[in-house]
Amino acid sequence: MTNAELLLEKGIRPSVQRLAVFNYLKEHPVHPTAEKIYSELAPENPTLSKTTVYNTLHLFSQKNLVTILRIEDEEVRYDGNTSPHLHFKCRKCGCIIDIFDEKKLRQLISLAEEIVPSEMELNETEINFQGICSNCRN
Amino acid sequence: MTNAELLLEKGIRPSVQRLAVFNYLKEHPVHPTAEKIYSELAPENPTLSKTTVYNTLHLFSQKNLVTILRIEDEEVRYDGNTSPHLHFKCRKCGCIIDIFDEKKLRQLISLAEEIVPSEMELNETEINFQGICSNCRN
DNA sequence: ATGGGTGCAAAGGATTTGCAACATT
DNA sequence: AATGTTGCAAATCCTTTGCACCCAT
Repeated sequence: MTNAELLLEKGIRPSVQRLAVFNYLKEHPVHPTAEKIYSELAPENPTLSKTTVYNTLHLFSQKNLVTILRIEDEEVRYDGNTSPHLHFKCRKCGCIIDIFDEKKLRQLISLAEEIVPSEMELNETEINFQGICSNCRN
Repeated sequence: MTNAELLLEKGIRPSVQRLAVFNYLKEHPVHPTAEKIYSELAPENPTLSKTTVYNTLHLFSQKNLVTILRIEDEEVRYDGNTSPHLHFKCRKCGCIIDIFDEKKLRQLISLAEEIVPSEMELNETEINFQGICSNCRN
């Protein structure tokens, strides 16, 4: 399935701008900021504005095509990978690393859910790590 | 130990303004925003500025007297309770509820630590929940 | 022609900064 | 006196808004 078809399936008209943002997110799974997405795409897409980047990211986030990451102090980041995974932020170099480990992830989430009193309705669980990445430890 | 002594112990001079902010955080464990802290304290402390509130919160956060909560989309909140606990945000009323459960929390953290590859140094694990609180479910 | 989509420029809001005055040692 | 602390006002940065134009149906 092409990206355009994917957008259509979610009820989003695949305009040039939206596709550009979507492709960028898929091809650059580094959790970019809105600013980063704009500045990278702008040269090749002179017909792109920052407003549209924001509009598009909001739209994608509503349709669960993008996850909003608030792991940073300063900036909001967008993650185009919506499969379940966790994030580790390096305090030294600032990079954000994805952690995939389905089995443990499931355990972790189910344990997390036990901790929430049953009178509450739990919809979302967010887990973030911080520390020093392997690169920076050397 | 008085709050003033507590600050001194952390190497922070307990000025009137800093004590006011610190007391407020301790007496209002509702994870207020900087704005909230300022507007609540300003009437009684005419000698308090928003700048000082920000300065103070940054200082406290450096000294681990305060935790910064980024569970909200819009605003940053400050938590004066530094004992380990989790946060649950109600999507209806917007309240943020603390969850204390030492035993499960320890399990959760140790599992979380397993999931992070050992090449990385893990310093902090942050877990946030979102859903509907018991009040709002009725 | 109509409704959604876009982009500019301006507005908004939260936080930070520069700097002079003040307090404390 | 020297250093740390404060507060005003201005600056900054990120994001949103208003509105006119454009494109696709």
